[in-house]
Amino acid sequence: MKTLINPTEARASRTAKRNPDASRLALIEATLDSIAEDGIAETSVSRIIERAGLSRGMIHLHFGGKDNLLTAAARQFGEEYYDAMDRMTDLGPEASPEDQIMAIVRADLSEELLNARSTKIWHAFRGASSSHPGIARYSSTQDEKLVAKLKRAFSLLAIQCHESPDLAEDATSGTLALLEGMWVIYLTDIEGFSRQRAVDLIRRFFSGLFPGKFGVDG
Amino acid sequence: MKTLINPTEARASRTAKRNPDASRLALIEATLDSIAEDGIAETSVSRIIERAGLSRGMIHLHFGGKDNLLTAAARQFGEEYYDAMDRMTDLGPEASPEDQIMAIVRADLSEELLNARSTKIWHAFRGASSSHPGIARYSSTQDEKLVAKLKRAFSLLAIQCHESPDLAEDATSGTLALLEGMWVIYLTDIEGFSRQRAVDLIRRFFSGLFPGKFGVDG
DNA sequence: GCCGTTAATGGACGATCGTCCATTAAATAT
DNA sequence: ATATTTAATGGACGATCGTCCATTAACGGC
Repeated sequence: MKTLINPTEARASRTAKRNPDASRLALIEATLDSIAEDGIAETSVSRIIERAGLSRGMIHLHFGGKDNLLTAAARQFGEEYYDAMDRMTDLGPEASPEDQIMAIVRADLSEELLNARSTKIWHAFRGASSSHPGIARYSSTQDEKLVAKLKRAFSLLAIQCHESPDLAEDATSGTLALLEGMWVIYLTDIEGFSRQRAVDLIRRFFSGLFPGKFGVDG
Repeated sequence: MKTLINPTEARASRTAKRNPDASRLALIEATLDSIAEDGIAETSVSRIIERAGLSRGMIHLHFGGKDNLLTAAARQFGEEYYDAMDRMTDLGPEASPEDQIMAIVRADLSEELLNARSTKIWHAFRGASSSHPGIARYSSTQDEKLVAKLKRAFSLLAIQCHESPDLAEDATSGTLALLEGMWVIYLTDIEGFSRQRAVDLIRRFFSGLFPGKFGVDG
C-alpha cells in the first residue's frame, strides 16, 4: 500500500521515513479507500490517518484541511479514470468509428473501471459535488472528456451513413445516459450485474440507431 | 409546512400542540428537506429539529434514533415516488404497450418526479444504502416495481411484433439504465437539462429497437 | 559535527455529534 | 375536580468531529 517513491536504499524497517510525496499519496489513497468501504459520511480525519498509518497533523500539514484533501482525492480519482480510459481506447488511426465507440463502452464497463471501489467513490463524489465546489470541478471534467470522445466518433459514423448530425448528437447523449445508468445499476446489484450483457445490450441499441453497423461481431 | 392532521378546532396559535402524527411527519419532511438542501452528511439531529421547529428529544421519542428516522424517510420517499408514478401511468386497459411505456418514461422525467429535490434525495439514499441496510430495502423495491411495469409492456410489444422475448428483456434493462442515467445527468447539470429532449431521445432508441412503433407522434 | 530546515508527531482545543432522561404540560379517564 | 397517561421539552452526557501547534526527529548544507 505504501509505495516508496524514493527507493535510494532499503535498509531496516525504520527507513521509509521522511517522504512527503509518499505521505501525500498515502493520505489520498486512504481517503479513497475509506470512501469506498465506509462511505463519505464516515470518512473522518481520524479514520483516514488510521488507514494511512500516519499521524493526526499530516492532513493539515500537507493539504491545509480535510476539504482540500477531499478535493485532491477527487482530482486523482478522475485522472486515474481517464488515464485508464485513454490507454484502453488507444486504437490505431485506421480504426472504424464503431470500433472506437465500442472500445469506449467496453472500457467504461471493464473490471478496471467499473468495480465496487470506483462506483462507490464515483457516487459519493457526485453526491458531494452539490455542496462541495472543489469536488464538483473534477466531476464535471470527467463527463466533458467522455462526451467529446463519443461525439467525434458518432459524427464520423453519421457522415458515413449519410445521416443527419442530430442523430450523432442523440447517440452521444444516449450513450452517456446508458453508461451512467449502468454504473448506477451495477452499484445497486453488484453480484447480479453482467458486463457482457451490458455491452451486448448497448450494442443492440446502437444497432437500432445505425442499421447495418454494430452487427453481431465487432 | 406543519400540516394539521387533527383539525378538530382552530383556536389560538397555542393550539396545534400535542399531535404525534403531525410531529412524525414534520420530522420526516424536515429530514428530506435537509438531505436535499444540505446533503446527507450535513443532516444532523440538530439541523433536522431546527427545520421541523421541534425539540431535541422528539427523534428519540418517535423513532428511537436518527437511523430509524432516516429509514422512515427513505420509505416515505419511495412511496411518494410510486404513488405519483402509478397515478401518472394509469391509462385505460385498452392503451397500447407503446403508450404505456412512453407514459412511464414521461412520468419518470416529469417535473413532479425529476426535480432538484428528488434527485438529490435519491442520490443520497443510493449512496447511503451501501452501509445502511434499512435504506437499502426501500431503494431496491423502487427498482423492482419499475422493472415489472416495463417488462410487462415490452413483452406484450415483442409478441405483437413477432420478436423474441429476449428483446423485451433487453429493452427493459436498457430503459431502466437510460432512465437512471438521465437522473444522474439531470443532477449533474440541472439548468442545461431538457425533459423534452430526453423523452424524444429515448423514443428514438425505442424506435430503433421496434421499427415502425414509437413513431414521431405518440 | 553542527546547525537550519522541514517532515512528522500526537495531544489540546472548542464545537458539534447522537443519545438519553428528568421534567413539564396537554389530553384522557375516573 | 382529580388522577393517569403520554406528547413534548431542553439540557446533560460522553464521544467524536476538524483544526491547530508545541515538540521531536530526520534530512541537507556548511
